[in-house]
Amino acid sequence: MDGPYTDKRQAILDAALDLFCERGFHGTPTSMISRQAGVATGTLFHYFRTKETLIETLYLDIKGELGNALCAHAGTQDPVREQIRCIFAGYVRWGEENPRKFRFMEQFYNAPQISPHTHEEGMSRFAFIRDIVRQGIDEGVLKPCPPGLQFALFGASSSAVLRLILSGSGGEEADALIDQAFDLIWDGIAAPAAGPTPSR
Amino acid sequence: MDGPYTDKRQAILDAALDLFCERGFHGTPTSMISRQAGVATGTLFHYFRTKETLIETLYLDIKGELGNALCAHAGTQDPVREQIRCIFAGYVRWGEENPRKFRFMEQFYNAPQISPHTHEEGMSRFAFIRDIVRQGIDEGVLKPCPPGLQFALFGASSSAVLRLILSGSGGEEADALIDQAFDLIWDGIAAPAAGPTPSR
DNA sequence: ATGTCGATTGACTAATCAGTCTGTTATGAG
DNA sequence: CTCATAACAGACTGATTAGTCAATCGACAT
Repeated sequence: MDGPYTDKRQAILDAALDLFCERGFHGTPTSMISRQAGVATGTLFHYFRTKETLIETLYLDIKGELGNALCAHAGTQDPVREQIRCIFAGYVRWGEENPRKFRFMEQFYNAPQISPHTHEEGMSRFAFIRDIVRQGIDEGVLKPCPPGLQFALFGASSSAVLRLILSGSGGEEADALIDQAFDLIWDGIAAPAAGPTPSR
Repeated sequence: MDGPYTDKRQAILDAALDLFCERGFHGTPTSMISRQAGVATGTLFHYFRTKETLIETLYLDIKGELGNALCAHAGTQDPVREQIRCIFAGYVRWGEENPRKFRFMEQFYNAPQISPHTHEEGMSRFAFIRDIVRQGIDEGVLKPCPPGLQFALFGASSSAVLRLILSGSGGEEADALIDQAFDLIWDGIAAPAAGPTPSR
């Protein structure tokens, strides 16, 4: 009974994700999306009132999925360092498994097609990270800086590492890179005062 | 003899920068660009063979301008820490003075409209930063990690701070934030083992 | 059978856009 | 002044696009 897709709505979202990544929002006609999804033009507009609604839905879906993935891994009772490490590793792993979704997010993070309201709603899925940062500051394991600053730096650094892994070295060295990167994020790029690290 | 613009080419680039920031590449018709620039459609295509040429030129112009601004401030004989601090501060200052150019760069950094070749050419303006990182690793003041990783984290963190400053607090606290942020980038987000930093 | 109602279709349209074309003006050399 | 060349203008066009709409399908109830 099941065709390749019971759910045409999902087929449309999948096709849109692919095409938006490769061609951008305005570079992808709705006709192309519906053709790749294997449905008629009308069906697309049956599920999404406008093209903008489609992109907005896709954006929030993906942010939500990522938010859930990160939430799941952050054990609430672990020490802060371990929680943050889990979130970082979870983010990188999610990106490796969903490179298209990551590229979509990167591409539309700063795009004018995403309204500020949608943007804010997408960001709310990561509010729990801010709480962990706050907790870390209270406990004295994180520097007493504005949590927004720590959050922004942590997020940007994580994305940068993921971008690096996805673009470049596709080998087993990725795991080593993740460890190195987390140490950089956690300890900072300055070597310990004792001189060049003798470890390893 | 001089009109408001002796150079219509520059007027077109300025208008395109404005409009692309607010509406995106495909959301901005060439007719709109030429109208805002105060020239005719034909004039736009006289200076830029295609719309893509226009955006590519704009992208490389801006990256070049930023590259020069950063190069100028990095005294070649200062210690590495001071050089990196200058580059960071210079980047933030440039972004505060050219918010539209910064938003344009952010928006098109991950856009499929920028060909990989153009992207690479734009990035070449920042190769000198990689060299400084390498020097720092050799001297033992930076952790012995792949320079590409350090460079990526430094760049992403700097952009994140700039984004934070441009979006939010528009007061005098920006200077304090820059200092805090540089310490975070340099030292890392972990507090020193001796407990919460007592400095300041 | 009959009726209902959402899902689905794809031809169609009004609007828009990148780029062209033809001509006009400005500049400047000889 | 004359001629050549480049800058500039803006109406025009062929192609494309978002979104519509009237018709059909299929499942399920009465």
